[in-house]
Amino acid sequence: MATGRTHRPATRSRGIPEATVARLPLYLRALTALSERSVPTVSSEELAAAAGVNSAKLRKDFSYLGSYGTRGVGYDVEYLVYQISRELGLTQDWPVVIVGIGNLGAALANYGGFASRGFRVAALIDADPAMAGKPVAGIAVQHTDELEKIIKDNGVSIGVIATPAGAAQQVCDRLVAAGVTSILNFAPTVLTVPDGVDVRKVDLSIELQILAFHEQRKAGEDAGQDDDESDDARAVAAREARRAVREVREAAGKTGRDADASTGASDRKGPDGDVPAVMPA
Amino acid sequence: MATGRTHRPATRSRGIPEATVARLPLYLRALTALSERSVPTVSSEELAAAAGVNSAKLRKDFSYLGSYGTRGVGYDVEYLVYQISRELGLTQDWPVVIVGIGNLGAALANYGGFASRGFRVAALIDADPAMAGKPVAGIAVQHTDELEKIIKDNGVSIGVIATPAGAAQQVCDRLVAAGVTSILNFAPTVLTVPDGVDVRKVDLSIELQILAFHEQRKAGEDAGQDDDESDDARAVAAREARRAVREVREAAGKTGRDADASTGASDRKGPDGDVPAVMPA
DNA sequence: ATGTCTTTGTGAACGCGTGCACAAAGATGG
DNA sequence: CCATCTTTGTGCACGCGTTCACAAAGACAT
Ligand SMILES: NC(=O)c1ccc[n+]([C@@H]2O[C@H](COP(=O)([O-])OP(=O)(O)OC[C@H]3O[C@@H](n4cnc5c(N)ncnc54)[C@H](O)[C@@H]3O)[C@@H](O)[C@H]2O)c1
Ligand SMILES: NC(=O)c1ccc[n+]([C@@H]2O[C@H](COP(=O)([O-])OP(=O)(O)OC[C@H]3O[C@@H](n4cnc5c(N)ncnc54)[C@H](O)[C@@H]3O)[C@@H](O)[C@H]2O)c1
Repeated sequence: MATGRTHRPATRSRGIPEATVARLPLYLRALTALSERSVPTVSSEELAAAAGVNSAKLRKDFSYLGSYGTRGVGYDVEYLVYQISRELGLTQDWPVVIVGIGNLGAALANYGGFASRGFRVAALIDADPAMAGKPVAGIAVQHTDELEKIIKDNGVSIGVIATPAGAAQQVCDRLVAAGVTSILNFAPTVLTVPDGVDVRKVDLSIELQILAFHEQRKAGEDAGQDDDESDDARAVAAREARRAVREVREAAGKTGRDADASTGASDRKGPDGDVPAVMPA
Repeated sequence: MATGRTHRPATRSRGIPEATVARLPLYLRALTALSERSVPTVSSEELAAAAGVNSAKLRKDFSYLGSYGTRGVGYDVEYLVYQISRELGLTQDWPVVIVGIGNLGAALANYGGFASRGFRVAALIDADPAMAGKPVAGIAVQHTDELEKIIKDNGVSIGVIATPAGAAQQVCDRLVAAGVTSILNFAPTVLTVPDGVDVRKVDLSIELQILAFHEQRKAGEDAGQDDDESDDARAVAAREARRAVREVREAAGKTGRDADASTGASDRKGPDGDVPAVMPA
């Protein structure tokens, strides 16, 4: 559907930039806290501080929603809470299914932050027959066989995938085929979906690796790097090493490339997509 | 420390753009899968497809690391795995502590994806005395009192926060004071940290809200919006409504603003930072 | 009513990230 | 040794996002 040319324009919704949309929940959270304290109005400066962003950015973000502030005073907290909720679609209830009720899936099911924002856990689904019927967070787990029926009966449009990586694409395909158009993926795999379906991923492992990168950088600055050769010579040495590797391989008989590697995120099963990082001499 | 002027320049590491760093783990995952299948080389096109990115982007990303490819052939898988691992700092072991062993914390502790990438769970920490000593994922939970000692004894520089939102800032402060310089935060709060400390957050609720926004937009396109006034008139009506709200408040006696709202992410406790979205008529 | 003071809303400049398109590098075959 | 063909590495242009800075809006006091 849709004539989507490139990968996805994504941003051209109806004015509101994607970056702004991503911050609205942040503002909403801060505003909700103020609302609880019965604070009637906030300035962009105060709210920006509470949300951890720049005040000019916040004002510009709000300007996309309309003119909801009063110069010299600030923003009306209650009213802004309503407007943002409305813009995000939180004034309606979103039934959500969680697929894969293991460690993570169970934790998600037990998470209170779901319901409090207009998201309702409509069903918990798992492939393990032993899980079927078992209550998790007060809801009986249902078997994968019923996935399509559950989606349709409840009008579910948002699905959460918490299965092992090997099953994720397959689960995703079924969810989409059954009518789900938004997916939150916790499995460490790239999901392929048709146009019109949104996927967001949460990958703990990636976050940690990014932290590790910066951590290493910090450590490397304090002490001079005690690692390898220095900056520029490294590339040269690297190229040399690479050539050596190839020569060894050729000598071993494997001429040229062979395997095709297709496009695949692959459908190998295995427990997870995870393997220790290999490091040749 | 450091003369950090503005909030955080963040990006100016040593050439490698932040956006590239964020993708390296993605490439690494795809490469690891290829490595398992003993695929010797990949073209940028193939690898990009597997990682779900544009091939030009991938090539540019790799160009920041040096010239590791061979024209006409592609990239040596094993060698690239090593180089990326090295750049990300995964060739060394990173001891990690998880603070807050509840639903989520326990799931994280049980997650295999940690160890497989050079991250080692050094300790599990919880404030609940009843948890102390209990084994989770084969590791005995330790009490918060020992936090500082644990950090120092194990040389921990990365901490994961999975406590309720109300405790997060406090836990964060203790971690930082004890020497932690990278934090992965799962609690729905904005953490304030001194310069030189990196914070990354994972917020499930925010992800869902972003999905809901797009979901609503999709629904709104199919059917003409059956919601309120149309696009431009809305801002006007909004302003009107806002004024009405203020007049009511004034009539009620609360002249002008009162509460200060400080800068605070607040230190109220409460079970979570979560509250149902309020919506005035 | 008028002036002052606060705070919004936004024009404009800038920097980062993305993707196109192509020249150069190098492998492969004759 | 030369020609051809594949694929990298990157210059360049463009668009998005961020931030500054300020005029206008409006509250509040007198
Ligand atoms: N546990 C974590 O903290 C964590 C963190 C980040 C990412 N992840 C990822 O989340 C996913 C789940 O992690 P986990 O620790 O809960 O694993 P788990 O093994 O505890 O749970 C997986 C569950 O999925 C079910 N399942 C398997 N195939 C299925 C299918 N085709 N359809 C429906 N259900 C199926 C299994 O029966 C099991 O109950 C994994 O991909 C993991 O890499 C987990
Ligand atoms: N469960 C989820 O799927 C999920 C998803 C997204 C975000 N979160 C967030 O993650 C956090 C944890 O969620 P949860 O469901 O595991 O909650 P939980 O209540 O099950 O667990 C919280 C744990 O933290 C411990 N704790 C409380 N104060 C502490 C302190 N000062 N020091 C150390 N430990 C302390 C408690 O004893 C408890 O064991 C919350 O902030 C929640 O909003 C959870």
